[in-house]
Amino acid sequence: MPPSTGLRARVRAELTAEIKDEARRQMAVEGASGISLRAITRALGMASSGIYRYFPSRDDLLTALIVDAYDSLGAAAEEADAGSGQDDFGARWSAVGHAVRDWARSHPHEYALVYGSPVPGYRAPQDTIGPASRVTSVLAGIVNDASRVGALSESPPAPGLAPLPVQAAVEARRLVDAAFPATTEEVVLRSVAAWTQLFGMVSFELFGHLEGVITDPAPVFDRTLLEMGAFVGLPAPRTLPPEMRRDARGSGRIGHGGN
Amino acid sequence: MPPSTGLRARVRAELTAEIKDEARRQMAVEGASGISLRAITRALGMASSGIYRYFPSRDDLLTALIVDAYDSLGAAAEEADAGSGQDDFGARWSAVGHAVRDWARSHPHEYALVYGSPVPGYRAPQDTIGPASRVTSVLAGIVNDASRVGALSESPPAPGLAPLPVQAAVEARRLVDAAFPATTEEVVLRSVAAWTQLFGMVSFELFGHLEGVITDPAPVFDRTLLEMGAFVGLPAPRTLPPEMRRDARGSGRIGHGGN
DNA sequence: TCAATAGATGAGCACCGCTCTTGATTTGGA
DNA sequence: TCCAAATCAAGAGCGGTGCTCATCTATTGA
Repeated sequence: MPPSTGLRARVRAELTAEIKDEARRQMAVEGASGISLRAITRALGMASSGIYRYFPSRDDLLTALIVDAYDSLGAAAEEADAGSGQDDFGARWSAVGHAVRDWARSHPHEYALVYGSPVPGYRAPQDTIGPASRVTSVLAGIVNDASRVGALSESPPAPGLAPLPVQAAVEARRLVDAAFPATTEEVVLRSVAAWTQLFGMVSFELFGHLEGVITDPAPVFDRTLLEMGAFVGLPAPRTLPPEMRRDARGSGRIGHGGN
Repeated sequence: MPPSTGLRARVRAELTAEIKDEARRQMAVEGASGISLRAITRALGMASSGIYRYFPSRDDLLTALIVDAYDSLGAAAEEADAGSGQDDFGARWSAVGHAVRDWARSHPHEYALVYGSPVPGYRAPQDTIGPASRVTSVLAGIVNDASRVGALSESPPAPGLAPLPVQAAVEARRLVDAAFPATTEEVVLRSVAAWTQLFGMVSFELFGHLEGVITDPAPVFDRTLLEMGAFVGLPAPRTLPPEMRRDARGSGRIGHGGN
């Protein structure tokens, strides 16, 4: 006497997982557009029509993969954040930024699935917005925590810029209320800038737009993370990441380096 | 006696253009993945196999559309830049940024085709790198021009950050030599940050990642453009754009605005 | 004028997502 | 324990796709 939905439900969950795994395997080979339901059923030794009992359409499969990808990235970000000193806000920012980039580089097609162009006609089902917000929440949490304990350098007013115009202030206010209760409108707008910068740079790297522009994105990414953290008002990490520390004194400086 | 390649070449060029136009029409309806070679031939009243005499494969058609899109965006950026006061560098930066966003919003699928995930298996043919660099060159030109005439505020060293580590300096040096002869490594790295921020924010807006976060992206985008311009060291535009000017005195300020 | 070339055509191949019907299996309540 | 209801597997089939190929026609340039 198995539980109300017993053996059958379990094998169903297993097959569902196997289908997604096989889909991910295909995606790793030739991208999301290369996922073929028939090929999946072939690989799993089932009839081609059988898969529709688990995913009503190709788009539903993709949506499931998107949710999983968001969750995977969100988990990576949360882990990186938790692995840094709770009150070393610069380190937390850098760690999460690197976690995003690392995850993207090790799951390029899943990153593209989520942060690339919306694949089929249009996709943004309700199921995706929850998991999608995990990374964002981590990032926002860092800034908000820093602000709460007064570690956020009161953002130097942008030189020569007028105070916030109304519309921008309204938007910023909404965000302050929603996720940054301890901060100001100016800070929240800069956080949005840093957020979009982070993903913009990762996307450019993965999608090939840095080709011919930046040969080795790693050090540039690292430095930019720190600069954007400072831009938001976060303190520099207490112990700078290895690359920044070891070479800071310039033992191996090249060419007309430092002017 | 038509020129060595006469009438035949002309009608060929016309048909090629018609094919691309029809493809763009289909793309406008349901995205790049909705482009069907057979549907194109149907719309043009030709045999389905005929199209392969003009584009050897679907990917080649897409590549042609990518090149056109890059050119279209590049032209828009150049025009916006030329339409601003040659020596009002803040205004030029803002104008080009807005041109990029406006172009993206009025050509969403073409933007996705170019800045979204590489569509088929992988794409980055040689033909695309030339046109792709037009926007980038415009942006780089503004910063470099400003620096050349001394209008670039010597970038305040990021608070608490060590000097540039070697690897980053090497990358930056390459860029200085290639496109920013009048600037420093620090400036060039910040320019890369601003560049990726610009496209990151546009992509987030178009791809739906601002949904539920920012209701009206326009004022946020506008403000962020100015802040990122300042981040690079560009002066504020001499005459701020209308939204920033009219409300600058805060007649309609909301909530506990200005900390 | 005429061979070479380029273009247009339609049949056909292998694949796709998806639907429907049919038959077997499992389930949970009477 | 039995049995109706629900679930699942399987196969045939529909209309669509990108692409190839042999065939025929029109244009080209010497």
